[in-house]
Amino acid sequence: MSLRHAILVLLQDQEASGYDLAREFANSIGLVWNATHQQIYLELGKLNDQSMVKYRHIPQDGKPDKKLYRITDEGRDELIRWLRKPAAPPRIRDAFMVKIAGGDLSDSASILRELDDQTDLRRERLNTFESLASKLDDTSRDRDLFTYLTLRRGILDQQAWLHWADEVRSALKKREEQPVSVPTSV
Amino acid sequence: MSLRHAILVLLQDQEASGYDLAREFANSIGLVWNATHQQIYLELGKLNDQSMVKYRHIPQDGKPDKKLYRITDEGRDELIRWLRKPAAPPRIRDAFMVKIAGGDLSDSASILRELDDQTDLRRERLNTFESLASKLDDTSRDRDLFTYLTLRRGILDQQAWLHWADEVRSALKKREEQPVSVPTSV
DNA sequence: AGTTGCTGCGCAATCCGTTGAATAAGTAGT
DNA sequence: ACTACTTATTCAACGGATTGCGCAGCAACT
Repeated sequence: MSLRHAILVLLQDQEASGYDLAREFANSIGLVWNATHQQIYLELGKLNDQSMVKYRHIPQDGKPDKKLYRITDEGRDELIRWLRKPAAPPRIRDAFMVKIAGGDLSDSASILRELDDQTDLRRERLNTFESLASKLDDTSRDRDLFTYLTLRRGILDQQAWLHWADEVRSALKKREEQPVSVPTSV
Repeated sequence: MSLRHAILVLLQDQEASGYDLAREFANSIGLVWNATHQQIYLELGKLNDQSMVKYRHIPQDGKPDKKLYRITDEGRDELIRWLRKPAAPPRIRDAFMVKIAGGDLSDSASILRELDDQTDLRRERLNTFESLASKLDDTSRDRDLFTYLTLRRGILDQQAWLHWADEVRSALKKREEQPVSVPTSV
């Protein structure tokens, strides 16, 4: 139950609309916590009911109106309270890894195909994170230390994944070179 | 929706009770997909209704009776069908990382405390995975290739995390040595 | 004698999250 | 002209997941 807290963290820096937040969840924070726009709007509604955030209505022409949310003192208190409690263990839901674990039932070709797709995605992400991190020069790296550390986490994560993918590729290649009769299930 | 498939993957190798599966979810597969016993029992019930699995009732004395589940042909078909479809992108729910991202509101001491706790956990996991992986010698590494690759994923993941944790520690240390006045929120 | 912990299963309430859709107006491309 | 995309919010339905509880007996520790 800490989508709310992720939102509060984002609102700490700047006033934002649900739409803005959704975009940030798709990028930066998405590395750490992901959410769809429906979820975000719902949660913003609840946070508003509990006066953790408040908004001002911005009429726009050409574009639809929007609500700019900002965090309240109650919101900041709640966030600080939450930060003090030990974090809940991460829930892991990696369907691709389940497929790897059940790899005996697949053929190498389809595994490799999906591995390559994932590799492209990860490589792209790595580039994004690296260019964001390099934009934080040494001076701003002090101010935005935690942004930097979050990015570092993402970078190391992608690198580890890509390294693993190489291992998978060479293992599958080796297996095909010496095709020892593989039992259906072991 | 692939708790069911994770269960089917596990049942592919051996007959197991809900309790057995829960233990495996707490360890090996837990690295990749986690679930509580309630969820598992519920899903086993559904899988049974759809005749993806069947069970035999084992009366025991001293211990409670149990149900030993095994996968059916329908279950294996369903699993193979699922393996062919592209996997859903992993959902990430890492509360600890949200706390890091909001680190400006915490004090270094409490961050370090939690970082150390997590480090212990990760190190322990790394040891477990490494000893499991080394048990798979070269011959069985061919048979259990996908078990091995899953373990490698876990190992690389823990290593990357531990490396990141070191970066965090030295960054926080450096910050305290030169305590530039840190604004309340940036 | 009492507590804790392990084996083993299950239900109910509630909450979290996803899927799918609707509305509405502008802009950019084919 | 038509299609597709972007900005911006919201609702409804369903299914997945968590929390809390309950039963039951044995083993082991204090």
